[in-house]
Amino acid sequence: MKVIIVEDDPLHRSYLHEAVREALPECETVMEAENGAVGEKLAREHRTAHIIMDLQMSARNGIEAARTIWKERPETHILFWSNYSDEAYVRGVSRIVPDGAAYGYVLKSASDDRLKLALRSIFIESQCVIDREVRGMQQRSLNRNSGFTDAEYEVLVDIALGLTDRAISKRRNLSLRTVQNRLQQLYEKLEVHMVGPDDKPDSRFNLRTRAITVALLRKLLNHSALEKAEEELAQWLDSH
Amino acid sequence: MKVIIVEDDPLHRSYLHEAVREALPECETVMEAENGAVGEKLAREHRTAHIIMDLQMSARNGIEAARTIWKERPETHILFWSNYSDEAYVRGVSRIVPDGAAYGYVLKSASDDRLKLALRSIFIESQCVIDREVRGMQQRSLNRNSGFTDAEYEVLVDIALGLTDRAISKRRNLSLRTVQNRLQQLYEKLEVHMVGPDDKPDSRFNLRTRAITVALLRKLLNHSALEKAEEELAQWLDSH
DNA sequence: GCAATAGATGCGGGAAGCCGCAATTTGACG
DNA sequence: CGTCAAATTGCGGCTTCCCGCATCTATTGC
Repeated sequence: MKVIIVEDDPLHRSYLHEAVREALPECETVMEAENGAVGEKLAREHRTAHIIMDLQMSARNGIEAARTIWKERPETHILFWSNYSDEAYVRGVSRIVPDGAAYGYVLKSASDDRLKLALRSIFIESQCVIDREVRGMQQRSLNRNSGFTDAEYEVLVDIALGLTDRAISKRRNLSLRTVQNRLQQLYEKLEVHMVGPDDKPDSRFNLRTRAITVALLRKLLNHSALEKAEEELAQWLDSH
Repeated sequence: MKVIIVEDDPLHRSYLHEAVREALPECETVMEAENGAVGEKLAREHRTAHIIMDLQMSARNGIEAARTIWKERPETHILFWSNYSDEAYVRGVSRIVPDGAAYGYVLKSASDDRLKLALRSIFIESQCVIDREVRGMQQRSLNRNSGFTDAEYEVLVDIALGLTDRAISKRRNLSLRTVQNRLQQLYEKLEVHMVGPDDKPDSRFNLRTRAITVALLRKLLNHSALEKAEEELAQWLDSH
């Protein structure tokens, strides 16, 4: 068995290396990559089916890398190992995992044992192992009350990119009013209204920007999600 | 000499511990704290003048902790040790460092030697050691062209919190028009105009939200800066 | 003291956002 | 096929935002 570790922090990298050695004695080769781009390359060259992947790396982030790796070989086992359980990450990961793939999401704050157990479960038993905390959020975000439709999430990203209603309607092929409807739903779910007992809207907040603020604070959006969206936007702007 | 390490990642904590042991043999006690709150408490109890501080911790972030520590004992030597050189962090740190204090800002990506050298320079020689990369940004942000006035930064934070122009004018005791003037300057510096050769404004972007987007992408703002600002805002809203 | 420059304020108008109301389309289910 | 709910669209209004233009104030330098 060969394992690839994709992680930019050298300290964490060597810690993972050690953990793999101990948890998987049957593993004869461990390779390391310090960013997503190198990780992809290694995976392609060595046809490795076992990868540990950090999210949030400088050159190319983990979600991007995992997506292209899974596109080429959907049966690859990937363990995501991250500091954060931001909804933006969790949503990003669930969006790209192929049907039936064995994968995992473990937080860096987890114990040694938990990590090793996850390694064996995913790589040997082909199980899925999702950290309790992460799982909790997944559930919440599927729940219709507090969770967001794809449509709502999409429009959230679009306003977070700074697009006007009109631009969004062009981009998504919707009427202006529909975009605004979705925005209203979004505002409702994010509770950006803060009306008092009287029913007049709170004039202190600009709904559009306030929605972005609370999305960021609640980690529905984060820096790498924005970066990715910005890139896609730039592409769309080019092709007009 | 006593040294306190404030860092939430156990791996990094023990790495720092080792580095201190090697670089500062004259140090008889090394204490560890996993967040800013505990760090403050330790510093107060032990009257320690030598602290290594991570920014971005969950319970209480490094900038907050450093501020209260320096408020109590301005002669404390603090080495900030961070993954990022976000302008938001750099600006936050420079805002709180007392006159003449010995401090440092070293990135986690720096080499072993660089870290140890910094430790000796700051703790023994009372020098300031700022990472090259961080220093570069400091310069840029002082430069009048691309840099931001405090006034501009303030209004940036305010719109990023989702406030309306009117609310900002109330909060900062300015006329509505003045707030809008500052916004215009901000938009100019962030280059959110993107007018073509013709002079008509780009109708694809909502300037206000676009400004937030590029500020986030350029790391003028980040999550912890937002959190702090949000807290201050809540306080102000209470006191009306 | 005076000119010069930057910053603050007021006014007004065009554009964009927010949203209630109502009509239409779509899709799922029996 | 009929029905019902959800999503989409259009219209009209009111508010907020964006900004040019003009005035006023404050600080700096000579």
